[in-house]
Amino acid sequence: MALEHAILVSLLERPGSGYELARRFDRSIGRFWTATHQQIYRVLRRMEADGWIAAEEVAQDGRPDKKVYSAAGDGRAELARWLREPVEPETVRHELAVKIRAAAFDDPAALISEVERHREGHAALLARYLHGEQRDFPDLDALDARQELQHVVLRGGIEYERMTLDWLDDVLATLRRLAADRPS
Amino acid sequence: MALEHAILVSLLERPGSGYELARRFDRSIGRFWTATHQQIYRVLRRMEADGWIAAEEVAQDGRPDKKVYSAAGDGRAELARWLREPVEPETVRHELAVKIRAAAFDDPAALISEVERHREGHAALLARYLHGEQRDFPDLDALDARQELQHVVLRGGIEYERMTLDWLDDVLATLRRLAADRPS
DNA sequence: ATTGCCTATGCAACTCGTTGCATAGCAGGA
DNA sequence: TCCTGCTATGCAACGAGTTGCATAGGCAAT
Repeated sequence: MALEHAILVSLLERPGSGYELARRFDRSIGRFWTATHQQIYRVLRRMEADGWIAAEEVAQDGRPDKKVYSAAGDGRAELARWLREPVEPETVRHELAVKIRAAAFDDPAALISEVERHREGHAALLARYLHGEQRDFPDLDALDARQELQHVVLRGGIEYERMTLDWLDDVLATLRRLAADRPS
Repeated sequence: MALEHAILVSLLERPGSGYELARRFDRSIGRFWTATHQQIYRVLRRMEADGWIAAEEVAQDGRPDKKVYSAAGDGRAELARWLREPVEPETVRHELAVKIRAAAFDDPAALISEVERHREGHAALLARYLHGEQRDFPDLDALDARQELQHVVLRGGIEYERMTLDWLDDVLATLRRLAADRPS
């Protein structure tokens, strides 16, 4: 389980409340780890009880109080321990691949518009990555260690999206060819 | 939830028992959908109760009886309905990416050997894909619709592994550079 | 005025998914 | 002979993850 560790990394990069974390998981961190606010609040309470993180109540005017968490010594130690554990292979859940094979038992043409929509989502994500790269890493020759590591992860995301777009074009060409060969 | 649908596709491609399905999920289907035998047995019972699949008891000598399942009419109808639903964006759980960002708060060099091991796993998987492609699709100009669709999914797997290998080389180069810059 | 959205946290109930264990006969190697 | 491993299914318990709802004040637009 790495949700704890993803939260630890995020809090080390910058302390924040559960709500703020949930938004980070919707945005940047969500690229490689997803979580809902429910999961995050539950795990934060457990981590605080275990002494991995420390909480500070912060009053705000015009909005509810919030609890700002930051990583504690035990959290850092746990992160170092976890880093040295074997890396689990990625768990894959690729719904579209299942649907493509399912299309053999139905009408392949029925998938085309959904694949097109899916492709648009990936194209938009790639554009966001490239824009974020320009904004957050304007000078690639002057990065500190933390930025270097953030950037190599971002490069992975960019290459993943490029590969996916190429593959989706391949999928669309295949579906269109099959739809032309034997029209329903 | 697509486990039901992944099972339906697999049973349409070829009927089989729960045990056989579990092995398929360890091998080919596991490329884009994972499941343990426990999940599979539970879902099979539910699907049979819902009339999506039909079971036939088969006695075997020298080994326990098995229940061979095959997709029923309701299952086919459900699959067609599901095919027309919107495709969910892939859920990403990329532990290695979390660890790479975590390395900024510990020793980047500590990750190198694990990334190397991870890279070997991906290289082996790519080799298996390429070998399977040779075996199952010897003549790429003579594929029927089902094989065309299976092959386009396999092409996606191959491209994913190639991209991942390139990225892991990039990660290793970055980690080694950081380790050389500030030795622990 | 009312509607809807944002910040901020949380409970309750549920489904999904994993882990450990059990059964039970057969095959193959040390 | 004992140990390991394969086929084949399943129970029980737990942890992970989702969904729906609740609270509660403030802000902005209609």
